[in-house]
Amino acid sequence: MSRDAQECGVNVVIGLIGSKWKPSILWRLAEGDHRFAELRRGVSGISEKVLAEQLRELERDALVSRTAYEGFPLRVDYALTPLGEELNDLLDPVAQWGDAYLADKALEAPGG
Amino acid sequence: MSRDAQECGVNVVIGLIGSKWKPSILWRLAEGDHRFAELRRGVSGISEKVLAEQLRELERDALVSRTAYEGFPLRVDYALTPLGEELNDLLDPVAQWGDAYLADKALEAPGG
DNA sequence: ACCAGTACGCACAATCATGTGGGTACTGAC
DNA sequence: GTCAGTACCCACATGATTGTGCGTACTGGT
Repeated sequence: MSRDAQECGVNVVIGLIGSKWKPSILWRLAEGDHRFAELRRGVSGISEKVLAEQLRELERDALVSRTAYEGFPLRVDYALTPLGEELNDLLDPVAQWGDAYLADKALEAPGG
Repeated sequence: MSRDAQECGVNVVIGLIGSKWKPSILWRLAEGDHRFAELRRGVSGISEKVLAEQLRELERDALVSRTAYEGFPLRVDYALTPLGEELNDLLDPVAQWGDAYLADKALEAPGG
């Protein structure tokens, strides 16, 4: 069981962010959107239910932190934790590779 | 549509390897297992159907190459393409981070 | 009172990913 | 002929992930 492929860290990271919306949410957070509604608008066609769920999972996984202000019109701030920032940082080259991969594919299959 | 979070490369990569078995298959391939049966034994409790499917998807995505030998007892070789090697390489630090993350969690929740 | 906005939750449905249990075509050992 | 092994595919079932629609508690504007 020592270092079976199943145990490789990539699986861990995929378990953390390998969902349809999490990478997007993480990027948004990194770019400055912090309120629930901002995220909702920024991310896409994500529904409130799913956004709330993903946020909660991210929180449980210590990738983002939630701060609720007792203030007036309900206000909650989400932010990347140091861990989340680390991961986001780490994923940067991966994102670039993915981008390049896509560009490469576009050349091969110019069906548009 | 320019650089929406949805378009970020991480999503591309997750689309490529964000499944239960692909990271493991990729690792196996990188470590020297190349035959179908080797992969089957090396990866885990993966079923032949799923392994064949994943391999086919990996092939379609140009991450692995398939070579069938007309020879005797059916023989097929799978190998990482340069693209696949690149990705594998790129994922190495991610795997390390995932590993560290896991270790960290183990400290926080010593429930075993 | 009524409309709008914020940050969610809950029930239910559809979709996608995986798993199970078969089967195929071929060859070698016994 | 029968068992074993290689490299798969197919039909079906389950389970996890996502989506849809509706509801809540609270406040501001008119």
